[in-house]
Amino acid sequence: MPDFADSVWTRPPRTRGDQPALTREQIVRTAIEMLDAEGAAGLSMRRLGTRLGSGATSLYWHVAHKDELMELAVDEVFSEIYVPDPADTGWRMGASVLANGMRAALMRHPWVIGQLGLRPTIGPNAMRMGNRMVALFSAAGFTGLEVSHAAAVLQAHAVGSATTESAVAASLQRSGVDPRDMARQLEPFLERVAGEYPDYDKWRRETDEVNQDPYAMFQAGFAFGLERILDGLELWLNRPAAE
Amino acid sequence: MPDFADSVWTRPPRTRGDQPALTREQIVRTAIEMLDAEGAAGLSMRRLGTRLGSGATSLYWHVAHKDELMELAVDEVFSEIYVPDPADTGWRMGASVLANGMRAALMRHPWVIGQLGLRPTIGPNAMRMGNRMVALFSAAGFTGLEVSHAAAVLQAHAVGSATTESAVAASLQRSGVDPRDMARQLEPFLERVAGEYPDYDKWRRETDEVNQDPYAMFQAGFAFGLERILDGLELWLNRPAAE
DNA sequence: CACCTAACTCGTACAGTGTTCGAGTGTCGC
DNA sequence: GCGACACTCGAACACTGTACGAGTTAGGTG
Repeated sequence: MPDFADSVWTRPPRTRGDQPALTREQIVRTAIEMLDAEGAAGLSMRRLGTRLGSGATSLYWHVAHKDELMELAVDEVFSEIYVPDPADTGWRMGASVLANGMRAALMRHPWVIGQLGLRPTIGPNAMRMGNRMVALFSAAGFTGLEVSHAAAVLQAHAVGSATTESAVAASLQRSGVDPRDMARQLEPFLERVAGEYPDYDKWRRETDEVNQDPYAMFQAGFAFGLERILDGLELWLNRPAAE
Repeated sequence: MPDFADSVWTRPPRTRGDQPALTREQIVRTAIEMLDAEGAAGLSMRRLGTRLGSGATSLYWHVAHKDELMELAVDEVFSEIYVPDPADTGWRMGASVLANGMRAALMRHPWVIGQLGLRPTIGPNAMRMGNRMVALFSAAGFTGLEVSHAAAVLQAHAVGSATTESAVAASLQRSGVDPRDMARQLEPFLERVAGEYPDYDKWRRETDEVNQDPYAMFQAGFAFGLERILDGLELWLNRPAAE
């Protein structure tokens, strides 16, 4: 029996008729709060329990394991991502809004990134998003598997970009360095190893001045890549029929 | 002091003149073997120690914490990624080889994906790769920040695609389902929720027959996206000077 | 030769983790 | 009143990363 069919999403949450003190929604909600505040390493069932004013093991009535709780939390984050209706904006604008929204959600909840590679995301909110993505890219003119390929390339851009950016963000936050000082702090290290990476060093010296705010740079890089991807998709849609 | 400057990469490995039983290289190598075989959750310092025929705490002489060991392991994987010389192949082919190689390395060592969001990868092999990427995209005609933006969009495509694919691969492996049976196993679940995701369901029925082998589908999706991205980058390089 | 110092190894211990189990409590329908 | 169900939770188990300090070796110096 594959874990697709027998997962959180099939089993209905156990609840009583009245309102019990602990609900699955409340557990997931506060878990997300803790994850946002302290990262994946900061969430333990015991700490979550005490924060909810209950014993740690009480949570296991509402959730099978911690993994399942993480799965629920990830899907909850997916509900924050808005996929425009193609009739409203046209596909290109819609895809752009989707990609930007996905990146923003991942940066608000960076712990999600580490979860994405562990299991497929087939929760209701992820499915809802998939459904709307199909509508968006079908309306754009993609057919068959190209629909999912087009959706996948945008999703990959958002996830991949957020991965790199959140790595830097986490490091900056841990070290308490002001982002605008990062380049300065990094300089001695780069200076020391410059000889071994000549092409990189040359490029670094040329772009040094404009390269000060890392977050602005990531934002610009994401936008640049997104436009190139959308250009490439558009080119494909308008390709000569001969092919 | 940011953790950029004071990290594994600055501190030289402590060794004696002769060949001690335990070396940093050996530790990292067997750690990677265990990670490949059992995933990130399967590696513990104690198990790694016994596998090396030594006490668990002996490892802490060669490595500061487990986090540092993971950092070393990730950088070791980066050494497997080949970045072509632009003089050999031209930039488009070079970029394609790079992206495919990166995806392949991540799929060989899926545990790396979960590490990428935690800290920036500034190990020697990652730096070496960055250096060669700068050379590649500079030769292509990109200038200034566009060099890193172009490199970033390809890296994001590889990382993002590998994330989705490794999620499915992990789930398949855990459940022991034959990949070619996945669609069949998933069917009842999708059938049940079909009503809630009409666009998705319609698309699924239309593409059903061709959609059998998930790995082939991911490969095709990756290749499709990569070509669109390269098209988009090429379009940008050839843009009219007016802009 | 003795002796010292540095390079390592490792057993013990501590605080914390996810999770199981079984005993408890309350509330609802009959 | 009573049985069944819906929950809560304390104790316990096996496991984790890692600090500490004592132990072992080997090389160099007197």
